[in-house]
Amino acid sequence: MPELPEVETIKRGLGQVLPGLTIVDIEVLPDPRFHYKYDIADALDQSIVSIDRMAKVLILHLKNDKSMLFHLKMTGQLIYESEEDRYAGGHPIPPLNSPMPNKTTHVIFSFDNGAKLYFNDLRKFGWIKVIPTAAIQNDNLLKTIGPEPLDPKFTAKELFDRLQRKKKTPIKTALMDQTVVSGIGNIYSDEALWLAKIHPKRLAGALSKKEVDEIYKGIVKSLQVAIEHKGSSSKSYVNHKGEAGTFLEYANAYHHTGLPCKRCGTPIVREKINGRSAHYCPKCQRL
DNA sequence: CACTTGACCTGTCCGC
DNA sequence: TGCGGACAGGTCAAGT
Repeated sequence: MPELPEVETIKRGLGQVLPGLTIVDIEVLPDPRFHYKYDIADALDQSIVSIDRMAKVLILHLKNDKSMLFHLKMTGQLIYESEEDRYAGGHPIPPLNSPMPNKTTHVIFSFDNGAKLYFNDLRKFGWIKVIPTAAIQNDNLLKTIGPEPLDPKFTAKELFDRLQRKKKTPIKTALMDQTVVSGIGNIYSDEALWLAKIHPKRLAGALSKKEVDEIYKGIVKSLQVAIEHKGSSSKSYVNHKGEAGTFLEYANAYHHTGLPCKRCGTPIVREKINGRSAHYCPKCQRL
């Protein structure tokens, strides 16, 4: 599910409510086949110090110098419900439109203020784990990630240099490669390339500095606008209150198959590239 | 080594 | 209305 803007939206939302709370109960709902994905007993009785995000991973720093890492993959949700909300019956959460807990709920955290945090995941690709905070940089995914695209220190030149080693990879695939730059997935790679007027199949290592400069600007712009609109809700993504994000109303390419390009009117096409759907304008984004 | 493909899951949607 | 197939925000291991 979520890419950088969606995880960032959840991080900001939970940052308003979780720090200072103590986890007084952790309930892992029975699903023996996937129980191993939730190695989280060390979080019990711990208070939450602060919240971070690295790439698409959400991180809760705990009082005991450990951290709880969440990866939501395609359909993960993290929903905070105050005691009052629960007393009022909770709010229906897509995709099942039923209150928490529902059949996609795998873990329920209870806090000392009576609130609960539900981890839902329809497709069960997501994971949660508690590891020493000092070991975060050894995590298999996080140890290899590229720079944060919205970090002021990240530049078009660095993106160009990093793309040079991707000689035979389509630029769309390279942008989604977390070791090149972190946090970009299928939606925002399409959006960035539409803004940059670059065909998704152009080879990453063969792009000019000028073209990469446009892609850099497209990445920053699309991610910033997406965060302003609280992310993209295609199917199951919701924020920590169970609310959808509205960025897709402002998208130019993703999920726009057959609709006129907002620049030239040519219908947007969809094409599989390395197993993922790419959406682009065949006229503005020439091969 | 660089690169691509399928696997992991469940639900929804579309065409016949 | 039912049925089969394609498709869905992401990583991984295994293959070429």
